[in-house]
Amino acid sequence: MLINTAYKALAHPIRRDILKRLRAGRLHAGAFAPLYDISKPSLSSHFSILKEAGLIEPEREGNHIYYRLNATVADEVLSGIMELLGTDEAQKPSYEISVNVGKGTPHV
Amino acid sequence: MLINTAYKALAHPIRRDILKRLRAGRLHAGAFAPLYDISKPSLSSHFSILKEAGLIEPEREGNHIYYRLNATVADEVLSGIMELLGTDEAQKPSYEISVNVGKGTPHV
DNA sequence: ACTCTATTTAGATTTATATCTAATTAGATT
DNA sequence: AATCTAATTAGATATAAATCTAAATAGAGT
Repeated sequence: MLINTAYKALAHPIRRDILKRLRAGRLHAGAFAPLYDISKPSLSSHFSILKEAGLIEPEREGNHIYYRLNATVADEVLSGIMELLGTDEAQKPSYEISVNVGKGTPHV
Repeated sequence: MLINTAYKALAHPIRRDILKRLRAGRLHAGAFAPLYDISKPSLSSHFSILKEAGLIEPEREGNHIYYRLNATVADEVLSGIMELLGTDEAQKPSYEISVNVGKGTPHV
């Protein structure tokens, strides 16, 4: 039931925000504390849920614990969701107008 | 907070299965009943949650209620998730090969 | 070894989800 | 208009999720 765990992990706005921020690079747990209006144990619980889903991974360094996004798992989940929701439209690039060509994080 | 509603709607395996089946075309509510081991009111509640998220829409016909996938909303949710989880890899559909030109819901 | 900081774990509580049975609504059929 | 079928709404209950404060762990610095 790992896949279900991942979907459930996405069901909370704080956890989604954490993932979003981690896309830019790893951050230590404490760095998130000032961002949300919840206690540290609650935040820790969110990390734990994301960890369990395999979406993030901890790296201890001194007495900080850094979290990084697990891109492999993130991609797997994304693929699953595309399979779920993707219409044919969405699966292929649109062709109308024509901007936004190119690589590199086109639209964050 | 509609977007959060959509994520929460995806957090249950039965609701994901419903969406998946509706991708192939509309189905009436009763058609789902034999598929899952829950009561009809429970199933109805799942429809209701998907409806509230805007992911499906009912169409009454006789005394059947057909549900169809709302492709527009599904695409929006999908885009949001791509923004959230997509690595650069996953996010652009191969600029090498072709394009991804286009406007159309660039990425909410 | 003591202490400080960062983070998690324990345990309790509140709030939200999922589920059920029973009752209701809406339309179709007789 | 009585009744049948399809689906929902009401109301109750069980399970799970989110949150808090307090206590514990892990490593660093003194």
